[in-house]
Amino acid sequence: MLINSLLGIFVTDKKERGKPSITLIDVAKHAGVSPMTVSRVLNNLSIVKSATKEKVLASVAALDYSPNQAARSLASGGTTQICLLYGNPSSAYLGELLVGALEAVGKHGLQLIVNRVPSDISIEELQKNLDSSWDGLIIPAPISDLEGIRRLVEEEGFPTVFLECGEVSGRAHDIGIDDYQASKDMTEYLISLGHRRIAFIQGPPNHRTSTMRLSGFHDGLADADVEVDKELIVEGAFTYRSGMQAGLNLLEASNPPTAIFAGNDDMAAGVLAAVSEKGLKVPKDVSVVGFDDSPIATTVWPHLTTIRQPLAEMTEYAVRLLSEVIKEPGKQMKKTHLLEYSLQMRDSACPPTKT
Amino acid sequence: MLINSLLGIFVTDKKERGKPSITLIDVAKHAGVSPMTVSRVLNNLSIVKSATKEKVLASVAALDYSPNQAARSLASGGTTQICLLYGNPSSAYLGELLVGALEAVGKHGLQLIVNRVPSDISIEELQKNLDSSWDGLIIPAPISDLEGIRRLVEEEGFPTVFLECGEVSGRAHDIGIDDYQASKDMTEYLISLGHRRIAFIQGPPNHRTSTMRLSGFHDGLADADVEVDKELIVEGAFTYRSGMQAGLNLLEASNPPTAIFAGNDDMAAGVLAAVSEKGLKVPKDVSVVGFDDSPIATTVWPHLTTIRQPLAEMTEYAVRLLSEVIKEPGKQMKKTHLLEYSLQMRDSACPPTKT
DNA sequence: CTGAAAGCGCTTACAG
DNA sequence: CTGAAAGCGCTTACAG
Repeated sequence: MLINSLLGIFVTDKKERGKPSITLIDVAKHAGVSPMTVSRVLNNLSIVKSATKEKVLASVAALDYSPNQAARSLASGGTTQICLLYGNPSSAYLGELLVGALEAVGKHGLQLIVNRVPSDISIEELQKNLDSSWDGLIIPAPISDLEGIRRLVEEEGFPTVFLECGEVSGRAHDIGIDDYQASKDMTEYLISLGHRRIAFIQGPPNHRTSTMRLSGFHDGLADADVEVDKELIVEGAFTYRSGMQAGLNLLEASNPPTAIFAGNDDMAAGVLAAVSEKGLKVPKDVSVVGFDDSPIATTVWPHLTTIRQPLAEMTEYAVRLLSEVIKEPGKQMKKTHLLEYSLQMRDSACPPTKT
Repeated sequence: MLINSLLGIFVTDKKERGKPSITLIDVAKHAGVSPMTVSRVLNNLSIVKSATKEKVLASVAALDYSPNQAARSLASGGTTQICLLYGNPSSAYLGELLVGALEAVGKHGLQLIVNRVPSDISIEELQKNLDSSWDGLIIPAPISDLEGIRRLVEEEGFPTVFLECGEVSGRAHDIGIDDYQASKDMTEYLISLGHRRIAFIQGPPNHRTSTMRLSGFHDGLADADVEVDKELIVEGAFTYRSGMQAGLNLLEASNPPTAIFAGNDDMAAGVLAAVSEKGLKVPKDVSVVGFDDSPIATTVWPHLTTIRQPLAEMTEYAVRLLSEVIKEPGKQMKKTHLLEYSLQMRDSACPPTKT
């Protein structure tokens, strides 16, 4: 099943509703140039002499001008469309992803199409759903982890931004956080709390984020000279249920961990359930931390200590990038873009009580 | 803290990208009238003779014409703005709410502003945040339950649609589902499974949905001649933690229930935690059902049997309604609009095993 | 590198 | 009830 929605966007500054808003012509007069020149500056066409450009930019700032997207789109005879290919069945992220994308899409006068596909869609199936009228693609995890997806967009020739997957390829861009470092930070945090027996629940190994997070955990331990016990590294599926099962196994071990680091929040929430099933308390008996800061992190009790990713910023950035790439296909740009994450300390982790 | 984002929208049919798209003028020619007349028909101005109107509509259909929103907005000198006042800190709904609103807003050539406010904001504070340039308001729960909110929008003169609160007032509209009937359906479902000792965890009594759902539960029991045990009706706060606490209390009673109906999914998820803490299993030892079909319902294990609300449809409907009200302020319209809900049967409920 | 002209597809305001 | 004219604020394509 395929859910498709076409979301078009444009934003006009309505602060001065009623009052005649300032136009490109006003700016041109103010700067002493023709409207055409202003237009060129605004569209970043590099042919403008830099002195002229500065003059125009100054006038834009002085008059607090913002272009009318409706006029822009009318005149240019169409709008560029960007498709967000979304496929995570636990649709917790969608809201944040959308907010960022919409904001940017509005600012740049583009249209956004939101296309939901099954997370396990085949490449052939996906290919059928690609519309040649799209001017760009934004592909978040887990679709971005699909085998062959990179080749597909490359072959079809779509300017593309992948989200959260940290791998550069072809002409596509990647935006994400440093999963490795974030995971390492979390591990160091747990160690700083006094934990030494720390378990890690990995996500599916075919997800880049999974393996990055595991490496970060591993190196965080190693760097602090804490022994890496292979028994304490188990595999989950990024789902609540798999986290619960993994937590149960971990807790039943002869020498259970004092802290459990789950590769995502859904699994961490599952671990919470496992802990309580064992008649134990979080964080008193065992600390539990996650990754993502998804809505579930602040729904469950206790609230999860986790890593927050700036999802809205990512899509916002993705749209901006795409907009530039579409305008000037030849332009040289950075391929990988790392955004800042943050460690959210909440109530699911504390120093170990039993030694 | 206030998060404000301006989302503007417009949609153009891009199927025929490249090919010159059909315009209002094409339609006018086809129908043998002036462009102006077509414009009037499209904008539903009632002054057009109905014979002419039909002719035009036929041409619109024949040519598969859809108006260019950019041109429309340019010509009319602005766009009407609708603000979605969102305040639920457990922002699980936002995604779905947005999708519906955006789709409709695009179709009607409006702008959407998404404004997040604290759920416990005071009316004075809220009033400060109302922008007179907005042409309409959409207010979902829990903001719609705020004391005095109805009076405020009435005084300020905003065309307003309230979501999920089932109360008609002033000139505002209400869109929602029949919480009472849905809750009654769920209760009857539990009874049909064989349950007789059914507990209910109510939400905060100042929320209309809370009390409606409680009434539905009550009457569902009464209609089936099942005794209503007051001990089994407890109050929660619509949060996971309150559901967990209520579940614990219920389970520790001398004569515990065989099924627990929580007033929303967050609380139902909390009950799941309580059940496992008691060393019991869902649904074998006790059935647990929720309400809302929020993302958490299909995250936790077992997945929750719950009531699904068509959130996207609600906002879509709300935008359509607002658009009409704004265009023709005097128009008579239904005040309350009930949409269809559905009972999602999943894995958290089954017939009782112990008698 | 910069500008003057024409036009994007609609709606407003004014006539009839 | 219907139409002819002008214009919304930009950009395209063509000159210089």
